[in-house]
Amino acid sequence: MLRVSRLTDYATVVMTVIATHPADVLSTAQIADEARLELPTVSKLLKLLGHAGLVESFRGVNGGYRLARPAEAISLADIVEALEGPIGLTECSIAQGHCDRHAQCGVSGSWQSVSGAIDGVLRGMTLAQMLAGRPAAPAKGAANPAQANA
Amino acid sequence: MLRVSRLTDYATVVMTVIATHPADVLSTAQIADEARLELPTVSKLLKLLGHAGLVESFRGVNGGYRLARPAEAISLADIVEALEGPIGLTECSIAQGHCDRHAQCGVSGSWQSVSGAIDGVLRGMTLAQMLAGRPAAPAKGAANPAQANA
DNA sequence: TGGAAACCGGACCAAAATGGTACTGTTTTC
DNA sequence: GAAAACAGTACCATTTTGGTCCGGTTTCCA
Repeated sequence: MLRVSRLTDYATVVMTVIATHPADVLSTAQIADEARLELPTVSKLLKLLGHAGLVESFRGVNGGYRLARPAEAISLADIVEALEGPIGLTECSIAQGHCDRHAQCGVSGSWQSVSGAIDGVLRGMTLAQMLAGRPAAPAKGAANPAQANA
Repeated sequence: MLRVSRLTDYATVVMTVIATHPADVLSTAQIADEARLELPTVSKLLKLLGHAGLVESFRGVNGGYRLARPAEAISLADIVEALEGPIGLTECSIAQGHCDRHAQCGVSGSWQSVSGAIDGVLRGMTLAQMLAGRPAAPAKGAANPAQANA
């Protein structure tokens, strides 16, 4: 269904929880509690988000996590990429040359085009906007914004 | 990765093959040959595409498949939906109420918003446009929703 | 100085989705 | 009535996903 994985969905929740406490370092347990998610799952997510440079970690007693950048500077695309790798609808969209049918398939260009547009949509939605609840037009940079759903 | 399934990718290839012969009824074998895909796989795809009303089927000798509508009237969203169901990045995007965390999660609105935008992107790319952007033709149509991979 | 609080990096496993194939039936044409 | 071609369904192997656990390391503080 053209889904993002459930972990990615959870990751956005985790990020918004962290973002609502901009001044604090939150432990995994606190975050899991506020996000209503299992602790091991949240722990795994935070590791991934840390590797992607979206959160900063602090070890030891009173350690925990904090946003690495202001919420305005973190996009949904950043989060999706942290969990799922580079954004692209098809294999061709990410790396050419893998497909031996590439020469005659003819659709790769179209897929790349829409992948780019979708990347723009995701990049236009910031964590700050997600916090705000009802964001304005999410599709900046994409040529076909469409209506903001129902 | 935010991928579309490989079958969906194949389906676009199959559709473009059919679309290049607007006047003919093509057998599954012909389509498989032109698309360079396995016959059973193509057969499965065509059944799905038929159920979605994107292709018409004709049984018996000299039977086969044909586009049910002109290529201009078939969008990438139609094909994706035929293979993967309703378009929505998260479960919340498709049907509300499933998630017991819905009340406090706060991100569902954002996901719905970007899902809608992506749906628009997919709906804006028609099969006719995909045909126009074949690799043999160096002059890529400027009618695409966005420039490739920004 | 030692213990507790937290994160780190893996490994691991069960369950589900995916991709691919096969088989049998039905329809149509000649 | 035989052959061509689609229809429906069932099946299986593989991969991906989601979730959990464990031992190790770092830091704080009594």
